[in-house]
Amino acid sequence: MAKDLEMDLEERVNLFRCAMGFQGIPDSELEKIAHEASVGSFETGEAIFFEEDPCKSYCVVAEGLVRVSVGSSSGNRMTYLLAGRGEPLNLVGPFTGLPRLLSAEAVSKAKVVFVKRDAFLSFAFRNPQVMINVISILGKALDSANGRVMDMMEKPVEERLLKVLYTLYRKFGVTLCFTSRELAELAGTTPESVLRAIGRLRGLGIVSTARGRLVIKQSNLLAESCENILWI
Amino acid sequence: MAKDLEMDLEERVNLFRCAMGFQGIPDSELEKIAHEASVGSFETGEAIFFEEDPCKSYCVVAEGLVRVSVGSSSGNRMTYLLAGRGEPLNLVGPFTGLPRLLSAEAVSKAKVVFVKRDAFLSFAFRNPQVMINVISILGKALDSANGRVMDMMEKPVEERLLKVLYTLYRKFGVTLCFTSRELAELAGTTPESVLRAIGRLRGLGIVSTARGRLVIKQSNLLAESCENILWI
DNA sequence: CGCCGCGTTGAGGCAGCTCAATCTACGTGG
DNA sequence: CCACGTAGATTGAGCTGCCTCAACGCGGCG
Repeated sequence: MAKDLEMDLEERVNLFRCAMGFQGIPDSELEKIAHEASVGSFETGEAIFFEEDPCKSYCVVAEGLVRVSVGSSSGNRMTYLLAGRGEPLNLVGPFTGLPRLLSAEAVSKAKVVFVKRDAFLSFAFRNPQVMINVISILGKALDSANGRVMDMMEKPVEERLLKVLYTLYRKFGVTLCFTSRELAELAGTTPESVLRAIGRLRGLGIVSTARGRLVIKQSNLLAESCENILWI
Repeated sequence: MAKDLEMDLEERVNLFRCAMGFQGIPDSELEKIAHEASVGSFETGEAIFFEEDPCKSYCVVAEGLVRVSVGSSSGNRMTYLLAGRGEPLNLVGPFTGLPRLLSAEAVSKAKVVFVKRDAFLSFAFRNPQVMINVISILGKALDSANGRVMDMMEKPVEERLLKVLYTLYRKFGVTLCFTSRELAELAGTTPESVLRAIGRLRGLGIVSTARGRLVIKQSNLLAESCENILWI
């Protein structure tokens, strides 16, 4: 990570203003916390934190895209969150200080804003609405995770992939820059199975593909096959 | 549900004192919230709340056992939580008021204590430590749910069942009163597959079974095969 | 230019789901 | 007290989705 000195106070306040979980907090408080924040720059593929790291800071993405994932002992990974501007990387850690089974890495060149744990905690105690917001976000994440377990049980790979594609479409638009491995880590399957399913979708004219890129041609067909979307 | 008038204030305070998420709250505050609480009695199998119900109250189990589960459109169910005395049924709902995809029913004769949402909310704002505790619990639940997704991906049924049995053993002791269907809803599989796996474990002398009951004979063998337990 | 990672497709194998038959424990009502 | 119905336990047989391994082409990057 490189220290980034370019982002001034004004920009940091702007970031916090639109940050997920900071709705309803007065500007004066946002300025206080922006004062305490520092900024880091990360290259594509660079790690932001590892599993088992004790949590020392609250982190929000300011620029770029960051993948937060759960790893297993056998080397498998599952993508838990794709965080863009304004999205926090770790909502629980700052409150407990304990490590989680999560790791984060930059998917593209990214800037991340850090607030030290004790500064964040006293900010949260001054503004309890933040904690309500965090609880509400965790609730959605929990529902999404439970939904994924259900889907693993009863939905075939192709349906899970459709849900992933629809979710990504809602977040990023029609052009999705992900490899089959990345999609597999989102859908809970293998890259080969993803490729086969995408092959069928391509045959039906629903998507078109190029190396490392996928374009949604008929988003309405995706929407029909998904009752609910993921929280990614 | 039958109104239960037997539980006096003193008992309710005792319940809150040992309730999960209420650590570190002064007795004076516990008494205030105990004042606002009401109690309901439920028969085995009776529903406590349904999916899609908007959340109107915070609920803690006082007696018996309550199953909280996620349902799917195709009729499948997954058990999310088995709540005993002192365990809350819905941590997010009281804060958001929104329905979740969860339903709760009594597994055995049960008593549940309810605190109306606005009373609980003002209690939480007076005692922010409660919100910290809730966030910490949600973090564990989220890690457990993510772990379950990973397990569905890479662990065979038998290993998932071992983890379920070990978790239940840690919570309830060596004698477990669950049917194969209930175990299947915990392990994310079918009753038949559970029975086949249990048959193997019985052959190895690890468990013994009777109708609706299972006894752990060699808990040490269970422990060895599980690196982490579930949050149920 | 050579290497590496990705995309693509084929073949093979197996875990576990589904369906089905049977047996047993238990509760209920006559 | 017994007949009966229901729900769980048990086991077998069959099928299939998808994971695994493998081969090959291609594009990008050092």
